[in-house]
Amino acid sequence: MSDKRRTTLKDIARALNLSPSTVSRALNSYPSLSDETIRQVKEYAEKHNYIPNTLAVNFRKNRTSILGMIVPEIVHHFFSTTISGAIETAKKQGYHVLVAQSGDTLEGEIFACRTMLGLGVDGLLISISNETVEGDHISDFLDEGKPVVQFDKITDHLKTPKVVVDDFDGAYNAVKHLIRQGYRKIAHLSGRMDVKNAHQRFLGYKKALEDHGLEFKDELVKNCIDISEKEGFNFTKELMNSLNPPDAIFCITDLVALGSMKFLQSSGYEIPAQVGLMGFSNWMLSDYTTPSLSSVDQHGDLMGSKATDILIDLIKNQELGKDTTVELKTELVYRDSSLKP
Amino acid sequence: MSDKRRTTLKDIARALNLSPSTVSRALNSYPSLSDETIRQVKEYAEKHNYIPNTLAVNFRKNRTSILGMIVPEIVHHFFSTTISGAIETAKKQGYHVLVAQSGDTLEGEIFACRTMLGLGVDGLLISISNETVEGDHISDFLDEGKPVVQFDKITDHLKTPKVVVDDFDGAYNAVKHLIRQGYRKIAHLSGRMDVKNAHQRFLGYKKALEDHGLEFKDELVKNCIDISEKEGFNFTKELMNSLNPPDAIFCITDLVALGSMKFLQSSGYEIPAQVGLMGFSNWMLSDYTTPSLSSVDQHGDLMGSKATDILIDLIKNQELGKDTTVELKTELVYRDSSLKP
DNA sequence: TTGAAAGCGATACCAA
DNA sequence: TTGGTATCGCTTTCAA
Repeated sequence: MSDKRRTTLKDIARALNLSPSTVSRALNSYPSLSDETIRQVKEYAEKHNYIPNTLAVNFRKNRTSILGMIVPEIVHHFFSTTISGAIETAKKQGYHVLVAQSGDTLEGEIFACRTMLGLGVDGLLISISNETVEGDHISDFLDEGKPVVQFDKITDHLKTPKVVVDDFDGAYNAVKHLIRQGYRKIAHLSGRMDVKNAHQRFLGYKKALEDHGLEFKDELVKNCIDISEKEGFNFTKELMNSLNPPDAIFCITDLVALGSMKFLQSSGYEIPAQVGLMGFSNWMLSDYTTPSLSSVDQHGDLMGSKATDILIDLIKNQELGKDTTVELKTELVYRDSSLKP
Repeated sequence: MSDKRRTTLKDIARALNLSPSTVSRALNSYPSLSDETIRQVKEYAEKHNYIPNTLAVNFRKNRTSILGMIVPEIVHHFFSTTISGAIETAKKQGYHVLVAQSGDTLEGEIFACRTMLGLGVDGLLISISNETVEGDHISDFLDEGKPVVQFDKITDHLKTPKVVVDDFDGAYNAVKHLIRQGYRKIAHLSGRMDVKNAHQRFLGYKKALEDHGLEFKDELVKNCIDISEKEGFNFTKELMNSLNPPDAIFCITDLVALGSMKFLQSSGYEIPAQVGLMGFSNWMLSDYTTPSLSSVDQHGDLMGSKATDILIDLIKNQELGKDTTVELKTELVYRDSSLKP
């Protein structure tokens, strides 16, 4: 193993006959220094390929420039998008992002919080697991003076800034779009009503119907438990085989919509002619199905980016932040599955 | 902001009338210490909620327990899978993974390497960008005694351990499968021949034909430049409209296969009855197309996991590793698009 | 405008 | 078995 010692600040000081403090200040461009000194030091540093020892700086300043980020699952189009957004935004401000996944379990989330706190991250970005309720493990960050920003899947138990998508609005617009296309009996494959996003989407669906003079019918709503393709398939089957089948289905997720699509196609229904279909999330694959699936884009990159901006601001100002919520607008993506001929 | 100072090692020493060194040793359970001292120290530490300052430890030991990981794009099913695999494996050994994306550009890769080196990662996992050739920025890690493990997209210019998928074998099996299904004129939508993975897949395709007594024909091979859906569409059009159209197409990637599928369907060809189709990568969406797309799974999680294991071993043994290559086997995933009725 | 020196918290060497 | 102390590299008062 090669082991040439890196050039240190002291080396430069010795070589230039300056004190370490002066060199430090020069490298950080302190205004009080003479331009000549600064130039000289920087030139020498450059020439000798000086790389500051971040470990020492961090230690001294008691910070790491690392943001912790915890998501339920990394291998998930939406979350990988938020991660990408966070990383890029952090990069611009000289921060790094350390990612962990909770596996959507409380246990995994607690473990991730522990190790991140131990590592000394400067702040936390988190989208909580399905099992998280109180979130004491998250409060630990706040207790240590480290800000936390929640995004997408959030809990109101924690008084932190939050960034979410306006699910209500997104659902409302999706359903409004279906109505405008001429669909009249619109069903909703929903999620668990105790999950905030799902509930909001349900409310948006309901409101859109009411605002457009369509009757809300309980039997046209089915609640998925694990938001799976299979559930989409089965509930759609149930709906279509009922006495009063819908002419359009708004699904809580693209995956559910895919299940729905599979049932409809396997039973000979034509999409969008006979049945309109809308998903939510705008997964990559919605563009590649046949017919392509209309959906609601959640702008994950923007969400990750926004949450990161807020977090870095708090860190820089040494604040913990208020219990505020930023709601990002969704974007309707019209594709074939909802465009009635 | 709460700002109670954390208990430090010195605090404990003072309180128990011991030297800092003894306390340090006690907390790390040095065998030379008396059990009594150890018990006493640990008890006090526990009671006063002592948390070692990781920053100080890292600084002193000159390590971070952080692995750098650079991939072309995070928002990509395969890479997010490798990331997930790396993170989970690192976790088991007490390491963290810091992810960056190069955006498939040399510039982005160099920047990522710089910041990671600056941060003081203990080692690097990298899947190089399309633009990377020499990779001096990667050698910088080796020069500092930090091991590097390449995975998936690799360069032989760098003498490091590598983990890749056996592309040749994967392609060979895919084509063999098509032949066994009864297809006889098998085309290949390939990639750039100067990209290793693409070249290997091409060779595997060719060999499979030869081994099964089928003639290799140049005009049945098309080279995609940016591996896009569009190229899949256009080249398939070209092939099918030629004098001697194929009865099956093996695509370098699922995305290309999707383009292919779209053209075939839009032109009324039946898959798999008239034309068989195979992708490569086993993207999430291959399961959701109609017909579902046969593909070759690259086991990204395993690749990330394996590369991480190798890297951590090297770090622990303070070695840089040899120029070896681990080839992981792919797995054929048979779906509808290649099962000739 | 620059220097001297203390110190961040933990570790490890040399003594005792 | 334990203590004393230098040290890691850098930043930051306080003084000059």
